[in-house]
Amino acid sequence: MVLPRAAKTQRRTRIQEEKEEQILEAALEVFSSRGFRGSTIDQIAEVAGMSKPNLLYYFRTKEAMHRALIDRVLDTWLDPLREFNAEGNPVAEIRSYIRRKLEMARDFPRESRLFANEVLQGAPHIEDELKGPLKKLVDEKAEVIRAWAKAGKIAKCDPYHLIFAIWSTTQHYADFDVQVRAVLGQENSGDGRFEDAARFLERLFVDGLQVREQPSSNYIDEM
Amino acid sequence: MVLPRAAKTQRRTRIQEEKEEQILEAALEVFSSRGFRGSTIDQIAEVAGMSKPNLLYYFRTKEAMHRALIDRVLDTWLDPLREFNAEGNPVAEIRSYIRRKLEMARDFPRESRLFANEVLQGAPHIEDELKGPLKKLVDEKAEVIRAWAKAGKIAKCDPYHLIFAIWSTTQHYADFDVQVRAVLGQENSGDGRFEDAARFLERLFVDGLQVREQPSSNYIDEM
DNA sequence: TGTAATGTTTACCAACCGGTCAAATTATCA
DNA sequence: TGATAATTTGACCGGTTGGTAAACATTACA
Repeated sequence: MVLPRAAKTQRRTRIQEEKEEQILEAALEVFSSRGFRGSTIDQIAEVAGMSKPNLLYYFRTKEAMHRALIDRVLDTWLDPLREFNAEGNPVAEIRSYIRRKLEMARDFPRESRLFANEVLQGAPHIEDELKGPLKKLVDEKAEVIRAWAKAGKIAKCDPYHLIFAIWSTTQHYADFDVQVRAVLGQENSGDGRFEDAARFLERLFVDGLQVREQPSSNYIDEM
Repeated sequence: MVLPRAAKTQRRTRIQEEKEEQILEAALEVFSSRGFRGSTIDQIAEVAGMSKPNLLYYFRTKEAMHRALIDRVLDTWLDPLREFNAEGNPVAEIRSYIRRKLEMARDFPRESRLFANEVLQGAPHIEDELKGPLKKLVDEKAEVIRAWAKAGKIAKCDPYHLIFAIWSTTQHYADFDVQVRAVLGQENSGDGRFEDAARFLERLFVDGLQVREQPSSNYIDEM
């Protein structure tokens, strides 16, 4: 029998499980740091510690590897947003969303960079996911935020751009890590930078979304 | 004579000027959308409308092209931050910095993506620029912001993370354009999104940096 | 105008890339 | 144990890649 996966035998072997895991781990390492086009199967094979044909025994093409990786990672990547709870206290919800996103940037920077690479290059492989599941989830949560604003629990603001702002500020610490470290200098590049970032961002968003009795500046915006 | 540039004749020809311009424009197009490793000289040659060896007549290697491009673009890219004026009104300065950065994201998205691609992949070609000129400039401006905070003109906050937040939120609209469009849907993907973003971000940062007589929430932070 | 310098292209090369093949090795289980 | 299926690898293939060589074309300028 030469068919690799899901052929005659529907069950997956223990070896299959382990090797596919190993390969996807290596693929994450390589794809996240070089992008799809910039990565080679040989590189992934080397990181995974096996030969190229062996990789291709488990995933028939480079694209298949990439797709499996995206599918596996996308779900967990969206978890923080899913936890966003309409019933909770708005300010507390936003604050803990920021914290969760920042923790993901700290603990799973490769996953963040994987998507960043992909989106940056025009999202050729994940367009459907963006326009489908992602948009749907964001639409839902945006509606929650809009309701909070309408009820006067937070300032009136465009919920989509609020979400974008939280995404960008938090993921920045994963995606632009090299730059952040370079600017902060060696002495401030320890793990403490995530604590500093959390403090700053929570403060920024909480105060920035405070309800104002009257516009705090000469700049007025209403939805 | 076979030497392309800066050899015997110190002056640059008119043709050299034009062709190098043409090539760098094409290189920007290609590098910004596929990253360094993912781009090929042939692609750049095609966009530039000339043959591959002709490109290599003006830039001896792919790396040389990339370097010339980076050098050319980096300066203008940092202009908005340079304009940041210590003498001006703090809130107005921050607001207009946001606006300038957002205008750059709108008008020069390829430049933004060029750097994003580079930094995302570990900044293998611009590490020196990050640790040198960039860090120096940011250190300067951070000092200005710190002085403003000390004088009570804006809220006390970590100036570095403030700058990171402004960078990330504004550049997001260039770097993650595909995602932004996908989430906003076709109807909201017109140029109006930059106006919406500007309104949201100015509001967020201005209110978020307002001086508080007393902490507006149960969360306290002092530098 | 003539000629030397500059600019352009065709043909090519070695290294690399994604992927195949067949043979060899290892695991499974009756 | 032995036979069958699953796994692994070295050798290889056609296409692409960064880059070169040399001939050809064009420009600048005395």
